[in-house]
Amino acid sequence: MSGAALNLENGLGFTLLARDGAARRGRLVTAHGTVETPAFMPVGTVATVKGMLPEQVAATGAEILLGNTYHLMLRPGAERVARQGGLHRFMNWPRPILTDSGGFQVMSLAKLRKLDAEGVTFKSHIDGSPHRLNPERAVEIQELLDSDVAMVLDECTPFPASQEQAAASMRLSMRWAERCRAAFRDRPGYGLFGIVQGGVHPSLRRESAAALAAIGFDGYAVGGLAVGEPPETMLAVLEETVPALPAERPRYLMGVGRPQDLVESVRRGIDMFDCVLPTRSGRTGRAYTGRGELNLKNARHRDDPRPLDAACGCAVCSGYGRAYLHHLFRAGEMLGPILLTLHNLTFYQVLMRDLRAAIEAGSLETVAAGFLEAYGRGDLAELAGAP
RNA sequence: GGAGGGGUGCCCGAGUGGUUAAAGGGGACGGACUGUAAAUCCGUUGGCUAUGCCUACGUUGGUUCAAAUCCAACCCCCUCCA
Repeated sequence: MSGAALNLENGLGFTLLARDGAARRGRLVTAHGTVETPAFMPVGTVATVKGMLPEQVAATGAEILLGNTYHLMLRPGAERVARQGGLHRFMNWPRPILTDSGGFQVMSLAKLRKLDAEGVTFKSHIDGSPHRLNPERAVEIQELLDSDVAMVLDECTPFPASQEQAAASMRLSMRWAERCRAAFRDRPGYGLFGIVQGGVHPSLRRESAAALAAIGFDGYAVGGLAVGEPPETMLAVLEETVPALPAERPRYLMGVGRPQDLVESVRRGIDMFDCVLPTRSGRTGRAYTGRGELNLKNARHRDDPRPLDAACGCAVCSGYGRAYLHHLFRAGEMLGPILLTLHNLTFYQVLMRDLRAAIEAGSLETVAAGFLEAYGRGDLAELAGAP
């Protein structure tokens, strides 16, 4: 699985294989393997995709996972993971891993941290102990984890934020990005991504993109979106931001999203995604299907023998009916979350596979429109339908 | 047969004169979830011709301006003693 031999240059390999409108079909080469893009990365924050064996995650088609600097720094600790041979060996996932820097926790754990120009001090959500994260330490931790794709430490700007707040926040992130780039050790198959911030303000987004491009990264992420702004706003910001990113490098939209968000963002030139939705929603009873979403906790499923999605070939859809899944959730059995997570992750990967194929075939607009139509229609009569 | 304890909304259970359509759980029903403090969190949960009225705390009757709360009788349930 060592891809280093394939990739003697420092950094990450990225090849554009096809284009369809603004959308791109690409291939990312890392020290631990290759990722076909556009790609969806399941989230494995604390060195596990909750409820899944790594083999199961791989079987869904996932080629790369996301881990988290802040969470792994607290527990079990980056040095401890390093002593175990790195995150891949530690969690038995021999394929590529991207690690978030803790920038999202700067926002999500705002009440538990203090921000200054130099870095951020977290008060552990586990035991209250203080933990310092700055650009250099964030990079060091990600290297200890042996992350294939490290992310710069940033401040995920919350929504809403005034133009002044968003500007100050973005410029702080840009200074940190420069320090991360300086601290990062170039190695074959390993790379560092910058993160564009700037809230919902196009001029700030463009300023941020230009600042990052001037520094030079292995890939460029769009952060600070899907944090509460309306979906149309997110897409509008994407349309302003993506064209400002270097075309020859991968583009990663962080934390997104729902199936329809993935389709719309691929249309606008995004190559990589991560999101907790397929796993978290799976744990809380929501299933994604080609004809919309199902809440398996709803009583309407209790006598319905049909699979979640007749068109889905996953192990869940081929062996289990909605009535049984409903029962598992009703009874609080752990198999319910496990099965729905497996289905949802499969659904996401199949969607990405279909989008990749559509780009290659030059039919993305047709495929996207068809998906969005069927998904948005929700077709509840068909989906509900207990006889 | 005797002595204690108890019967509250779908269930468990608090409440011992008024601010009680009745705490809190559970269950049920629904919702939220987008770089995971999430197998979490949030609503609703007697009826109606609804800023008010009706029905309701085992049953019936009584005391009182006012009763789930006090009194009497009765009906059930539990424990102990014969």
